[in-house]
Amino acid sequence: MKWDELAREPCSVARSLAVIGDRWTLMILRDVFLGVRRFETFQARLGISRSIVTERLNLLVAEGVLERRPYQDRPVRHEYRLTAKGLDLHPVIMAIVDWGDRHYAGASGPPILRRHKGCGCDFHAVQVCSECGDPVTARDVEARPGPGAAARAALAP
Amino acid sequence: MKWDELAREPCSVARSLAVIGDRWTLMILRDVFLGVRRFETFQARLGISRSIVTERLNLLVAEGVLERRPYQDRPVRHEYRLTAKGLDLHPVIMAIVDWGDRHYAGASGPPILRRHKGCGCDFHAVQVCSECGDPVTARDVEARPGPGAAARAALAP
DNA sequence: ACCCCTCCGTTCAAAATTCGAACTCAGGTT
DNA sequence: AACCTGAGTTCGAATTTTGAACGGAGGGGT
Repeated sequence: MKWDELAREPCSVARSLAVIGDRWTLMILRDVFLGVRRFETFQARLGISRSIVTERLNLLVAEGVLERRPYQDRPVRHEYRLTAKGLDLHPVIMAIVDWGDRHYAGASGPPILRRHKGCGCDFHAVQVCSECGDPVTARDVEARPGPGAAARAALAP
Repeated sequence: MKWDELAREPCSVARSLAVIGDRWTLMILRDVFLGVRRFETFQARLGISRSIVTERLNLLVAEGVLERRPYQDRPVRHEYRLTAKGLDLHPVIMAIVDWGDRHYAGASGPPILRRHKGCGCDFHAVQVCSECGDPVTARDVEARPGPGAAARAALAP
């Protein structure tokens, strides 16, 4: 399978990854959620080729995850901001943060603390069931084809 | 920045992505969480180069996300199963699923439904604060350097 | 014995992607 | 005039990924 065919798979993971599943795109999104908005800042923080920054930002804008808007004239400069669709990616980043904090933080603790403004506490993200509110683990979930599924061979043994 | 330098960044997102942030690794993990365990099945479902499957599975085993264990002798055959560390990635996959369901499902609905065994309902994942249990959105979070942070230049303006 | 099949890889040339560094362009500063 | 900044673009070289063939250890049928 080629990368761009992913978007046409009948699978929400595949379709999401076609947009955000790139090597550097998730790093750019990390920075966006930390408040970075400018081309130069992305490039400097990530230390990657400028052409890659250009390409990834363009894709995210084309997909409606980021919005490119001018913040000054003469000379015109643009900044990249999260759209509502982009803000919906927050749980993805937080889930990744949580896994990293749990398995790759050193003895001194996580490199970044996050405070929940609602209660004022430092927290980590917990995933719960939308219906009953109980925490969800991998063992608690049963998957089956849904209404948007195309006919497809059964899962091999 | 080169890809393998990511692992040495003082950032949980970077360190996680050094392991799972690859084009195909997350697709392999999707399949693992759906019950796929065998080399042939990964390769057939993803339709990618066998050498990539080999390399990605080896990395996931080396990182302790998957475990390679024999399931028969003569000839010896191995299967790949999630370790406890691997099971901890479930929220990451579920967060990606949720975003895809929300923004890329067609009119007919999501391609896969997931039932929570605890309450028996079809559900989607919701992220809540570990301390107060309220849902968390991007706007509710304030990040600041934590104990594991290295000295680093302040966030550019 | 002989031939074909399965599972799990390895090898290797060709194609695609990424890197690094230089270049552009529009305007601002000293 | 000379230099600086922000936001890219260009392009040859280095690295990855692909596709397709090959290998090997055993199983099954005839």
